[in-house]
Amino acid sequence: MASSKPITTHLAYLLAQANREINRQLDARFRKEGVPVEQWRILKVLSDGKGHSMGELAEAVLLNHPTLTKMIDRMVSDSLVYRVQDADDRRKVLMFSSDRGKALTQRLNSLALHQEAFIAENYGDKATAELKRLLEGLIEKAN
Amino acid sequence: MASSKPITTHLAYLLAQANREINRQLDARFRKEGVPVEQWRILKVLSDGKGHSMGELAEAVLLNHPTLTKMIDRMVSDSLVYRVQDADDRRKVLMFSSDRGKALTQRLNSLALHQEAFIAENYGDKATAELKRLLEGLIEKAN
DNA sequence: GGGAAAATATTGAATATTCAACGATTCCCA
DNA sequence: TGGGAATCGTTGAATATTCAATATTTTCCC
Repeated sequence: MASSKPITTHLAYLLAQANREINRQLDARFRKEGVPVEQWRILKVLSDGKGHSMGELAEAVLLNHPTLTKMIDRMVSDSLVYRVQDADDRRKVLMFSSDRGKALTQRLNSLALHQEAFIAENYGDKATAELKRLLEGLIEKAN
Repeated sequence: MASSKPITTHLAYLLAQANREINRQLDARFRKEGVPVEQWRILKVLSDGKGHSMGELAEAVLLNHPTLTKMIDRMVSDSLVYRVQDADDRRKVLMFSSDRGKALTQRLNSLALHQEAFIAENYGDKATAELKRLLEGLIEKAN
């Protein structure tokens, strides 16, 4: 009872470690554009041009509301996105990507795809696909 | 080129999402003890009683140095751990768990094991083991 | 239809994290 | 052996995140 299994065998730890490492590498690629990974997620979600509410966005980009609000403030300052009050439900704010935001999105997408390709190459196509499949399953069960 | 693949298909995103969810659940279990997951990791690493330097610890618990220093400050205030200057290399500080810390560690270990059991049950033993294996592989390649 | 309850986003204060710089110690090697 | 470079941990300032409270709008339902 005194000694439990090492921390490196816990799923929670392995997920944290893998996430940290992959995120760090992606961040390094984005350094050139001076954009944190979260902003890429935001831009990517907005790239359908449809207008997403803050609530939707927060959910999609894995940020809680106040954090998102403040990040969006910064992105508005940088003219990457803009707010439009929803006419149908005036509690809501719909977010859109600006032209500048869209151009940046494409550059970031390209950097992200390079990372994915790099991983697939080093780690193996098969393993990568299988890992994704298992993660999707876990996420689904966990909700 | 205009529309890239959805964000939910990126490995980096799936990892972030899974990590967030699992971590959140673990945090909920730890709520009772009022301890964040990072402190459990620290306590767990220190539970070998050997005395770990701040650098070692930071690496092991996935925190960077200044963050760890400040978290340790809090844990020292809470009498969970204590610092000892390393006699062999006086630049180093060796961290130890107090008796109070050790008792807490056991309670946290138990909560963490319950979570692991819960996951294994809901998600499947086979899938969980396979997921861990793949994550370990990814982490190894990524370093 | 009117008013309580719920949903949505933001704000401000408290807290936590990060970055860059520092002080102390040890290492290296000329 | 002396002294510059590297390592280790901490600190302070700047930045970011979170929690609780708020304002606004909509929904519900009697």
